[in-house]
Amino acid sequence: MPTLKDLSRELGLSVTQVSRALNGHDDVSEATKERVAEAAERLGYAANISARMLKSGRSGIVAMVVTADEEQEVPEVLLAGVIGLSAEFSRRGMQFVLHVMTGDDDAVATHRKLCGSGLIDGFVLVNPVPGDPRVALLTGMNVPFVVHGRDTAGATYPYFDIDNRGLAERLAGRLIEAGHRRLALVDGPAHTAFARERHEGFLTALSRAGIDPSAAIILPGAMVESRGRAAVATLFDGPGPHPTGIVAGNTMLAAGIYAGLAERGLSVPADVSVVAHDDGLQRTPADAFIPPVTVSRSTLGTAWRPLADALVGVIEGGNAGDFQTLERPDFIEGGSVAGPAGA
Amino acid sequence: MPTLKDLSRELGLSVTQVSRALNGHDDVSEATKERVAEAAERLGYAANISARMLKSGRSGIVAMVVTADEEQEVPEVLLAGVIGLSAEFSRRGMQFVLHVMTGDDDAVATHRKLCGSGLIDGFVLVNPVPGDPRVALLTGMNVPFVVHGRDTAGATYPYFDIDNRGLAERLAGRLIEAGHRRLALVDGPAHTAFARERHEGFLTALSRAGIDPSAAIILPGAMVESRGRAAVATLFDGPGPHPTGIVAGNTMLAAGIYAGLAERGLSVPADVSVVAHDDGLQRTPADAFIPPVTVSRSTLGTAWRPLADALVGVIEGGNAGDFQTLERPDFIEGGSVAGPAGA
DNA sequence: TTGGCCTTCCGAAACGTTTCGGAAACGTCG
DNA sequence: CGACGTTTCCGAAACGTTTCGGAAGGCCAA
Repeated sequence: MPTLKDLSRELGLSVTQVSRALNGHDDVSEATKERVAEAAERLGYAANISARMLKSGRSGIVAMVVTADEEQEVPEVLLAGVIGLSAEFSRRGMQFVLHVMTGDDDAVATHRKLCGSGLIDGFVLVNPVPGDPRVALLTGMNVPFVVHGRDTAGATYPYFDIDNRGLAERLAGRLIEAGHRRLALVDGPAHTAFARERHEGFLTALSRAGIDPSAAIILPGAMVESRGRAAVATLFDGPGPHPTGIVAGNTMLAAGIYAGLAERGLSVPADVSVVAHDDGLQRTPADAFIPPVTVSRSTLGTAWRPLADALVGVIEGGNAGDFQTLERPDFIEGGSVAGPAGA
Repeated sequence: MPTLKDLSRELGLSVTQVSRALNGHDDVSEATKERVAEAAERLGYAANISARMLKSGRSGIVAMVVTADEEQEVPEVLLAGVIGLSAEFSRRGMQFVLHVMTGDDDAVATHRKLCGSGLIDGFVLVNPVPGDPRVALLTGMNVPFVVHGRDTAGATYPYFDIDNRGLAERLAGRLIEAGHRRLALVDGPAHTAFARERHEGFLTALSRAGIDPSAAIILPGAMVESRGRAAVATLFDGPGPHPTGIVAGNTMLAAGIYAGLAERGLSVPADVSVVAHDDGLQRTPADAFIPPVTVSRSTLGTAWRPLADALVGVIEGGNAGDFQTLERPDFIEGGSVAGPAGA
C-alpha cells in the first residue's frame, strides 16, 4: 500500500528520483539505487499497476477471446490452451485473461471494446478463419496480437502453426503408396483455415498420383468421436464403391471411425486403412487403438511457449516476421495401413 | 481510443457531466443521459480502466486462481465455471481473470501478489479445504472474496454451496429405507470440505437407523469413472460380506460403479442398489444409465450467478452475511434402488 | 423583491506513476 | 577566474477518470 511518495519521504529523495532508481535509469547513482531498493523491499512497496499503465500505456495483461458455445464441445483443447498460455505469461510476470463472449455480441466488437479499455497489451487469436476479421481489426488498430494457426498461407503477422497442408499430403500419400485409390478425408469444419489447408494438401497428394480428385470424398464437420462414427455411415451404408482408405483429422474422429467400421464388421487394416493426425492431447492416444493408428503427430502443448514469446516480442516492438513458427509434424507408423482389400 | 474529453467536446458538455451521465448518477437529466449514451456508442467509447481505477480504487477485474495440475483431470467442471463466471461478470461490465499457478508457488503467495499490484477487486475461491489459508489471507488483507463451497459449516464469508451433509444423509437414507444395512460411500478427495460434509451426513443417516458406522466403507478419491470401477474392485473382490448399497459422489463415479458391477455379473438394482449425487454437468446424465440412477441433483450451472452477485455485493461494501446461499438439491427417483438381495 | 429549494450543470483537484526540461554541485580545462 | 561537461538530482506536467464543492437558472412561497 505504500506509494512512491511514501518512499521518497522516507528516503529524503524526490518522487522522480525514486521512480528512476526503481526502474534502473542511468542518471541515478549506484548508492542511491541500493538505498531505494532496500527501502522498497522493507516497506513492501509494489508499483500501482494502473498508475503506471495510465502513464506508460502498458498493463502487462494479454487476453484471449472465445465464445461460450463454440468451445464447450471439446473442453480439453480450450482448457489446455488456457492453462498453457496462462502459465507461460505468468512466468513472464504478466497476466493472461480469458474473456468469454456472451451470447449476442460478436468477436470484432468484443476485441474493439477490450482494446478501448486500454487494459490489454495484446491478444492471442485462436481458430482463425480465412480472411479473419479479427486480424483486420487488430492490424488496423495497431494492437499486438499473435495467432494460433494462420488464416492464410501468406500470413504476415506473428503466428504458430503446424504444416497442415504437408501433413494431409503425407497422410494421404501414405495410403496411396500402399495402393489405395479411393480415399476419404474426415476433418474439421469447412470454414476453418486449417481444414482448408489440409483439404488442399489431400488433393495435392491425389493429383500427384494421378487420381481423379472428384472420386475422393471430403467430410468436414465437428471433430468429435460421434461424427467419426457418422462419417462411416455416410461412407459405407450407401451403394459402392466404398473408400478403402480414410484420413482422419484427429484421433477422436479416428476413434469414431474405428468404432463405426467395427459395427459393420469391417476390420482395420484388412478391409479399410485408416490414418490420422494426432494433436497429442486427446484422451484417445494413437497407440491405444487396436491396431495402433498411423499418425502425423505434433503436440499441441508445444505451441504455448512460442506463442507467448511472439506476443511479448511484438508488444516490445519486435518485428512481426521474426515471430512466425511453422512446425512440421512427426510421422509415426502404426499398424492401421495395408494394401486395399481387393488387391 | 476516444476519451471523456473527446466525448465532452463532441457533445458540448463538461467532462464531469459526461462521466456522471455514463455512470448513471442522478443529477443528470434523462435527455442528456441518452445523448451521451448515443455518442459513446457511436464513437466506440470505452472507459480507460486504469484511469478509473487510479481514481476510484476499483479496476472492475476479479480473479480466480487455480493450479495447473489439480484441475486438468475433470476439465469440464473447471471450464464450466470459467465460462459461467466469465459470462456473468462481463454482463456486469467487469472482467473475469483466470490465473493458473505455475508449478512452484503456492496459493497464498499468488493471491498476495495479485492483491499487491492493486489490480484485482476481488477473488472467487474454489475447492475450499477445512481451515482454508486463502480465506485467512484475504480476510486479513480485507480483500473481497466469495467461495464456491464452504470450508466449514459455520462460514461467515459470502459463499454459494449446496447442502452436502443433507444430500448424503438423504441418499444414504433412501438406501436404508429400502432395507439396506451394509453401505459404501464412494466420494471426492478426503481433504476437501464437501467430501467431509457428505461423509458426516452419511454417518448421520447410519447412526439414526441404528447401524454401526464402523460397518460402512468410505472410499474417498478422485471423482472419475476409472475410480468408480476401482472402488467396485475394492468392495467386491475381497471376502464378504459385501455392501448391498452404494452412494456415489457424482455420476462419473456412478458410471464406473455400474461398469464394475456389470463386469462381475452383478446387476443394478437386483444385486446392488446405487444412488448418486448429480451435478447436472457431466457427460453422463443420470437418466442415461440403465437403469436410471436415483440421484440428488443440483445443477452446477446455477452457482455462477449468485456467486457473481455476491462478489459484486461485497466489493460494493455489502454485508458478507447477506450473500450466503445454501442450495438444497432436488431428489430424483430412478430405478437403481431395490431391497437388498438376501431379503 | 427576497429567500430558498430543485434540477442540472461545471471547474478543479486528486489518484500514483513516468518523463521532460532544467538545475545544482563539482571537477576540469583553457 | 570563467566557461563548460558530468553526474546527480528535482519540479512540474501529463495520462483519463471520479468526485467535491459550488453555481447558474427556474420555480414557488412569503
